[in-house]
Amino acid sequence: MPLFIVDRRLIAELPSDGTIFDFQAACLSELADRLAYLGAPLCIRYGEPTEVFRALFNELSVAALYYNRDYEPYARERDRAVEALARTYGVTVRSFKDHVLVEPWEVATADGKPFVMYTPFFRAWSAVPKPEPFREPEHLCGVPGLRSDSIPKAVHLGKPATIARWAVDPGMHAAHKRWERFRSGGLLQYHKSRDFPALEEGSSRMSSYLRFGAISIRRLYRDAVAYLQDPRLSAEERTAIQRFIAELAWREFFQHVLWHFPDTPRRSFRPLGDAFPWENNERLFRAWSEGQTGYPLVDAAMRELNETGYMHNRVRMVVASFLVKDLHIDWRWGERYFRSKLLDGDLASNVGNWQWAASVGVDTRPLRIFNPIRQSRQYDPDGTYIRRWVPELSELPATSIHEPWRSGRPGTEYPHPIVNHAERKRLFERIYAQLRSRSATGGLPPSERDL
DNA sequence: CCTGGAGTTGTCCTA
DNA sequence: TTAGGACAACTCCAG
Repeated sequence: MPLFIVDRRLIAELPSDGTIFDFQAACLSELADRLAYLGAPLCIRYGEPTEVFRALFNELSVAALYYNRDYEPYARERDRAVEALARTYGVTVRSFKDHVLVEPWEVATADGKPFVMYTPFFRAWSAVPKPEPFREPEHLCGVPGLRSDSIPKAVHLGKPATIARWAVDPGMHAAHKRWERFRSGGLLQYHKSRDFPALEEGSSRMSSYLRFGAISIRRLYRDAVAYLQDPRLSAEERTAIQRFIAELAWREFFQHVLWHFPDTPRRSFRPLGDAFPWENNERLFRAWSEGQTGYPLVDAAMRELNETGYMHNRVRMVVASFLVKDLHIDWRWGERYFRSKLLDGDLASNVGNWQWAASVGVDTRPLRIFNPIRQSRQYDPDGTYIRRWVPELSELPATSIHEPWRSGRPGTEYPHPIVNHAERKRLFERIYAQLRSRSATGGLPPSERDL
């Protein structure tokens, strides 16, 4: 009996509009059709998970409960509670690896500690044997006549549906179709094209499907590795595929970090990060979230997010750096906003990448501050991406679209830059340097430390 | 325990 | 315009 629980606590926790829920509902609807066809109709129940299970254990004669492991803090607590309840009913519980290729406890440093650097993690991860994809079962024996609630669309959950188009079509069929197109196309140029947000086939766009389980990580990994064996590939094409696999490993790395450091959604991995005097200016935050900062690449990216539930990886880094290092707003504000909008808003990847962008996470390189104009020239040289999402600037030539205020002829509706990048960068560096010298003396200035 | 090589994604200046 | 080098600068982690 396949069961989907609509967990009201999870829904309440995410300050999201209806976009994510309607995307999920569309995926569920396809899954329900498929399961019904195979002989085991999907059962949907609304409620608190342990209460739903208590009702089912009372209602049915349950022998065993099977589920796939989830590494997020809330999920771990929830699943432990459900397992405990199952035991009191004498129900056998079996859990499985599904969300990742390598689980957080399958790799460790020589000292048995969790990795907090990507490259050593990647070396260890690469050496672990990976599971193969499963085939769809030919037939299932379901439970007849079971009551099921309706598929949770946004309107049923009291969430307004918003955007007109999703960045990708929902469901398993669409996922596999898109994957097949990427695998036989863009994958071989991935290392070169992945950084250009204007290219829709430059990256796989599998992230939303992975998040909702519409395609498995085993499938992506197996197909990529199998392709690597093809003797006709050039050295460059092999590099492209290896780069793609390395990105799958990044996803697993952040699952690893979240599992070992479950506090990171709330607290910076480096204590320095939580000592920074964030300005948290609500007006600036609103300008950022609405794509009205006056920096064309930042605004194009935020509007892509707001209108499609997706944002290209390169510009995620640009807007994150801008929020933290130009606007001096706490990375958690940005993390939460992203998760409320992104169809692929996986907690582990989102928190991991936001902490990286804010220089408070597991990457120990020196402070990096992205220059939004330089990034714009480099990764959207002809302005295609900007014109697609910022129609006010669509008439500007490539020479002036990256800095419209300098041409003296910005779009009539387009705002002037809300902050001066050079100034804000200098200020951020100064505060950061002060914090560092203070933490080197034990968190207090010398005179107070002596007390 | 100590040592030393190394670390996703940059920026800015100069030639 | 572009390539190269200086600067960033602290912790991780394998040997």
